[in-house]
Amino acid sequence: MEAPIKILIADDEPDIIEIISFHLNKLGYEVATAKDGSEAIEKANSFAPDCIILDVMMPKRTGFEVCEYLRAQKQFDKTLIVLLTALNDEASHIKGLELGGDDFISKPISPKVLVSRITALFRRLQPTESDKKVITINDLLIDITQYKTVLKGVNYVLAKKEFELLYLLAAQAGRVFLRGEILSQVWGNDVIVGDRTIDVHVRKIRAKLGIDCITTVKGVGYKFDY
Amino acid sequence: MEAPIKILIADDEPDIIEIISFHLNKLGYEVATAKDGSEAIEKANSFAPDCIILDVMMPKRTGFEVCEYLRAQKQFDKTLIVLLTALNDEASHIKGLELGGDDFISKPISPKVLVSRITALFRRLQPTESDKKVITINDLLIDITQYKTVLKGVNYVLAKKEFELLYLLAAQAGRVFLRGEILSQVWGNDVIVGDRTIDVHVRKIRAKLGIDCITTVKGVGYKFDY
DNA sequence: TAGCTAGTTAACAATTTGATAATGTAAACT
DNA sequence: AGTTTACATTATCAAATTGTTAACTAGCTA
Repeated sequence: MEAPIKILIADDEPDIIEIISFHLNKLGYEVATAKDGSEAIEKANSFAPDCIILDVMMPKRTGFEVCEYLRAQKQFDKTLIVLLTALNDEASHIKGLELGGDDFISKPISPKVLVSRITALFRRLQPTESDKKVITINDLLIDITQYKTVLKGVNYVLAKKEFELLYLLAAQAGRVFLRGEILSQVWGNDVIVGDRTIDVHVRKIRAKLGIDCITTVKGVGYKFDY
Repeated sequence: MEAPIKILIADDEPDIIEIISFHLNKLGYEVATAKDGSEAIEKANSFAPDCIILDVMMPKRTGFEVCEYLRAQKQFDKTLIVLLTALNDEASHIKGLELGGDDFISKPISPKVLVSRITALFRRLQPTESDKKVITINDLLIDITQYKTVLKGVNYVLAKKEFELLYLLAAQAGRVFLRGEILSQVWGNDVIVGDRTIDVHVRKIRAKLGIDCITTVKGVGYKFDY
């Protein structure tokens, strides 16, 4: 996503609002708040959040009512809704899910739990890592469906192993791959090739692309870094 | 698709079944349910679903067993299989992929996530370009209703296999087709022909059209590129 | 400096594809 | 039926590309 993710928090306890928004802000989310159910609906319309955190027990309208109301509207059918309950209440849990809630978090709130649940929700919305077929990093584009490597608009032809190696590293840019991991991913588990083989392929990639996009982590392995 | 899409849900927790089927029903899917692995297999056969949602932990047979069993059968090789796993279970994730699962959703289930993942899966299944009957790329026109190939206004007569091969590649121009894919698409799964056969046809197409519209990707396959 | 790890280079091996000719096969024609 | 024709497939070999290794070099660390 390009624009910052927007989250609306609705709760009648100012302390809760403060704690949650503090943590979400720190993570780069754009946060708006509401102190009751009616305000939540207003803000939902004006702020158009990607995610709404609703306290179940709120003045004017309960979280359930807000949830049901929003879900009935087309513009909120892709919005994530997280409900906050006072205690572990199985009945509310099910009721909330039926009304279209996406997750439930029990009070007292642990900021850590809240944040990890929300990021997990967003992550799960994203298509699985494994069906990302095109990788774009700065001016480098790697497309495995076309076996195509384009840097600054110029197409570079990599051999099969070179491409697969680059693709593996770039798919999780920054992560260090051990030599063993690279071997089993690119060459397969039953193929036995010498240690230098990887080096040579890395060298060829660096030479062809003309940039140093693969960094050596001595004694460990390689990582994509560009 | 004309008929409603059919989805089978297998889970031993009635609440989960209820919530999932409620949301999928609302979206117009036709839903069947099963409460354990054995029932899942029965229903899969009688209901012939397009998509099967399997809880990994189920009585009688686990989701993994059901997945493996169904995948081994020809009639289910195009059926989408979604596995429900406990949160953050990386090992199950990998195991499931090896057994032929198409996607994973972690519990607790979020209706929003579930629905968007399933629709994303179906969207991926839809052939976008590939069911166009007439393909036009620059000054090349390929019409499968007439088995006709026109380049710069001139009609070229390709043999059946030549045409079908060209059509396959051009329908998804740019994408690399593995030799195996080409064989199963053009020749069918039960026909066994040698490796060189494809090359020869490619050569004939190149020779007849006089342009190099098919690019070799060594060690991988061929792609249309013009 | 010894010992380790990675980079470089070039040679060699293995694989893959291209080209051509020959063979098989099935329909169309005489 | 025999012949012709067109297409599909296979076989074979040549050519090109790609993958791997070995040997050597450079750099770092203890």
